[in-house]
Amino acid sequence: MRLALPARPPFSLSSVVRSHGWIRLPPFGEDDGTGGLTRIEQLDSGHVVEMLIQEATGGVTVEVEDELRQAERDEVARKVKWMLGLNQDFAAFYALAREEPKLAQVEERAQGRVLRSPTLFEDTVKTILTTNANWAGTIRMAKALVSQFGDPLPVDPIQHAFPTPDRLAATDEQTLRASARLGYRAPYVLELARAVVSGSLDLESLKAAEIPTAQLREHLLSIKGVGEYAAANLLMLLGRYDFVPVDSWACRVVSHEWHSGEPVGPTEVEAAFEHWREWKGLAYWFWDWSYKSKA
DNA sequence: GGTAGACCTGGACGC
DNA sequence: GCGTCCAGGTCTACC
Repeated sequence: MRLALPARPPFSLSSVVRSHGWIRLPPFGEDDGTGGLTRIEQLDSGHVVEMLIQEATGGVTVEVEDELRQAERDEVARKVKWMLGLNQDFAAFYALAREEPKLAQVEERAQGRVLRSPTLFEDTVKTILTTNANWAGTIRMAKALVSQFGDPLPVDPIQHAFPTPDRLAATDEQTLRASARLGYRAPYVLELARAVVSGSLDLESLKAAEIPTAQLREHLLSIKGVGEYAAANLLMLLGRYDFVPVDSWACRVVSHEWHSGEPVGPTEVEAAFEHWREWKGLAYWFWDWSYKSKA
């Protein structure tokens, strides 16, 4: 099965894939031969498929080796549109960015879109895995969750989809601690999965919720394990850029950029981007910090 | 509202 | 090889 999906220009699949570290967390992957984005995905029917997404004129193509029913094709299209933000419009951000040398490249590079998982559940779990852990630890925990609790791809059972909320809700804290080595994050992931399964938390509805960002943020902060950094990260994934996801790295680069290396906290980081208003998160995310990371 | 300490893991380091 | 220390956000108890 092959689908062609249009994207609002400017668009660059490479820019989306390299927008942050999600590409290194399974079930995302990169195709060695084409450089395209791969994804093992469990469809609503239970069918586990591998998607190969490649850039094409005006958008992307999606290839799945299996034959899919119409409902499954529609689901694949819907999920890919969301993952890549194909309809997102950054014209207002680009207009402001043209005036800032540290963001001068964003429009030319078609930056702005951030790779996201098909479900907010998966993005929330992964965000919790990024907290209080180095990147290697986040990758290790994500791999463990996927390999141990995700359904296998039939033609290549070594590969697995991301576990469904039902599958994670059916396990227990000790298993998540012992086999996936989530540490103290285990009860957070478990509580999240059980809340989604019970219906007490409707994460998917937040994607289209027409409520102020501050209210959406409060909703996210009510999830155990989601603090200010995690909420801001999830807001970015939801297309709300009013807050900066302040972690220790953000404090370091802002310190060196504007405070002569003196220690700074979240207040100073937010203040540094205050004038970007509803584009704060994107301005921070795509700011040219390159000379700092080389230091 | 602000702050200190605990939470858990892996890596770095010293012995 | 073993023990200790540290980094990484969030939660909870306490003031």
